[in-house]
Amino acid sequence: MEFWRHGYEATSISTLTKAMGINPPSLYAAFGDKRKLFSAAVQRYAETHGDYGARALGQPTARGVVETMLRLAATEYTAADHPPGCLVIDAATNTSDASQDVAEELRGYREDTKQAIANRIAADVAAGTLPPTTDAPALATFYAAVIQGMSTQARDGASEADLQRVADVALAAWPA
Amino acid sequence: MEFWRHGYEATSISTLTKAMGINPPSLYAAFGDKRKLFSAAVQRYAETHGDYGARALGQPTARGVVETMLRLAATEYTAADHPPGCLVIDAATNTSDASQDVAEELRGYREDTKQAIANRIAADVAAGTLPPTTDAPALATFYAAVIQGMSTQARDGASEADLQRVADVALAAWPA
DNA sequence: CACATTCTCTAGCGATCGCTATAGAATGAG
DNA sequence: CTCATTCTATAGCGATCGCTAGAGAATGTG
Repeated sequence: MEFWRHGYEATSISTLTKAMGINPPSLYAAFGDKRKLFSAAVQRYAETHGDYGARALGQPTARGVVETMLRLAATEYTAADHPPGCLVIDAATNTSDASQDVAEELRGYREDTKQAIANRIAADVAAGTLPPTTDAPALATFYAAVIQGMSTQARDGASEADLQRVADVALAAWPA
Repeated sequence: MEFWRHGYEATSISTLTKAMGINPPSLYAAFGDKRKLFSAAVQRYAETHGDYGARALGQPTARGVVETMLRLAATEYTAADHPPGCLVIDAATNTSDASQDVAEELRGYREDTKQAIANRIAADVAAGTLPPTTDAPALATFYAAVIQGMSTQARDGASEADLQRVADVALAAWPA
């Protein structure tokens, strides 16, 4: 929650221990150091609030995958019981040179998601469900960008209805 | 450049003075403090590399405004002579409670741009150039989100061609 | 050249950072 | 109850943060 709200570097050990109700030695005994704790938090996020990408990939068509991903993101990014937006997208945006590896770790998650979308679109093109002229990487980059922009919008105060309307417009760009 | 690349809090006075080739007292004499220096940097950015929004608003139609904004952003975010992405979108994403006002300052710029887009679309609807069913705020939020997502994509390594293709897809969602 | 004034830079202020040594409390065995 | 062991918490390490006082160099004036 703290990493989610404030990001990696802006979250201090002091605020983390207070939020967890423990003392620094307990934190270090459990996680090793701040860097490893962050990776554990990201992994946990990816398996819970951030699993909408993986869940959407269960849809039978590429179009269903993308639509579901957008819908779930709109709901998730604006849920009231946690910070707005996406931890993977926003938690390591402002990093010093010393924390470049943290930014790189999140970038890996983002690229994996984008690649998964591209693969699903390419599969539907190969299966003949989508026109052969469909540019799978371009579409995947577009929808990845929309989802990332939705995260920024959520952080800036957009409601779920706002984001669902963004999803509506984005889906209008789907190849005929 | 430093604020642009690393964001507000992750940029130290030490790195700033080194980058400027001056010493701390000179910096403080010229700008007051780090907070004011950042505001000056943002204003300067808005008038130079970040003026694509204002420039696009010179287009005669809402559609022209949005297309120009997307095209200029794609070029600007990937230019080789400065950090990728947009300072206004990304330089105050990870902030501690003490720097909430910095995040708020950039949020103001973003909301102003989004509002300007919405106004231009609404004007075209009122003029009959766009269908009366057009949802101006929804379209504006969508294109604002796309531009913000393009910034993230640029930071993640996307080329200008990649971003122009994102713009192509995004423009396909424009109301018929 | 002598002196006053301005500018520049070094050194260091208090505070906080990530992290840990060590003292103290709680727990289990005999 | 006694003692050994484990766990917890406090206090503080060196480093860096944003920021500034005061020493030193440079400049302009007579």
